[in-house]
Amino acid sequence: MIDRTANLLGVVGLAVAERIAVTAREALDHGGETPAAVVVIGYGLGPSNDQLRRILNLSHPGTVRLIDRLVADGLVERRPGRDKRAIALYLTDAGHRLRYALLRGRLAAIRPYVLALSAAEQEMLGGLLHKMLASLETTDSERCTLCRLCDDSVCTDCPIPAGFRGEAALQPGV
Amino acid sequence: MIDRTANLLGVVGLAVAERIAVTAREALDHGGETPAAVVVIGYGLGPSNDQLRRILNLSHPGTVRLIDRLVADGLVERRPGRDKRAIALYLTDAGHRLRYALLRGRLAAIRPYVLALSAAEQEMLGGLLHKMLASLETTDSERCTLCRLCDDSVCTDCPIPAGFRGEAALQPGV
DNA sequence: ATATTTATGTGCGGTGCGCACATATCATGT
DNA sequence: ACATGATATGTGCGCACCGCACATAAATAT
Repeated sequence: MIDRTANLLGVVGLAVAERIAVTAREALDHGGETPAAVVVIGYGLGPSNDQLRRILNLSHPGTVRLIDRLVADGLVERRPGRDKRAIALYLTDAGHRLRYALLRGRLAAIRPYVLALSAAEQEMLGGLLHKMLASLETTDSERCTLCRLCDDSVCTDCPIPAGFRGEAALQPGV
Repeated sequence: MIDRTANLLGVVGLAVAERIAVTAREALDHGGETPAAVVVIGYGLGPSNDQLRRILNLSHPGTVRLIDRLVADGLVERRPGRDKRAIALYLTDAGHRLRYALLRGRLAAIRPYVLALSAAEQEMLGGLLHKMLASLETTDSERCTLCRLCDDSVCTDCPIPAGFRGEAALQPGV
């Protein structure tokens, strides 16, 4: 019986993840972890290549090339970091607009599943999802990775607070 | 409030899909739709390249190369199909063993999330997932795609019966 | 001052996939 | 029967995303 539920969760998980990826492709002509990079950089804290690498769970050369793509598209800027060796990544204005579209598209992709339920059922589902996430033993690094596509403007009472988004992320505009 | 729940569903969906993919990699040294191909072919109905292509949602050359990989690994056999132009795909014994490992690994990857809930909550979650899947307007083809990694030995009362284990899905023109 | 660690960037290759094209077979209309 | 189009598989080619090994620069420790 547990496995019947697990199987259903696998189907929904696969469906949701695919819809998110497909929707992201419509706004940004890159796949893989590229959309997640836009979301994470968009918090405005100027992450370094290495910090971004850990959140996206990529190799560091992979992250360098990913940033190259975003810079070539005029979405991201490499600025001097706190060290002379480190860089600090920031979105351009176009990057911020794209990030907005990505987050909106993601929610729009998921929303139909939630809307299949009544208001009371939605409440139940939210509670169950919250409990599942909160119950998992995760490091802070793993939480950052899980939340790398989250829309923090709708994430109240986050079950897995990761702390990779500071107060600066809450400020509108650039 | 809806979007808070949608956001949480996005996190869990991403996490589940990633865990499934990672676990599949441990059993089969190929990614993408390759594990799904093993599961689908393993139903033993001898799907053609084209039928498999529709279920996996790939281009047909992509499917040809995918099958090439599986044949090279000794997991799949190309046998003559009902036409002289069509082929029929079957798992070898090694393929069936691998398929079993894939399905077991998938459930093991998802189970921790379900086990975070009490028995009553698990029941509720199963009901909600069932309703979400059943409420979606999907074509039979889309159902086949959604269920391409399912373990049908634990899937009772399937919310999106696709019939791709039977002859229905193998009819052309679906 | 030298060695080690940290951080970024490059050369190179591999995997998974799609597009355009080629080939073989079946189905159909005249 | 025969030309035409549809169906089904396979090939040549290239691209996107990524990892490994290596190179370089800067901060830190000994």
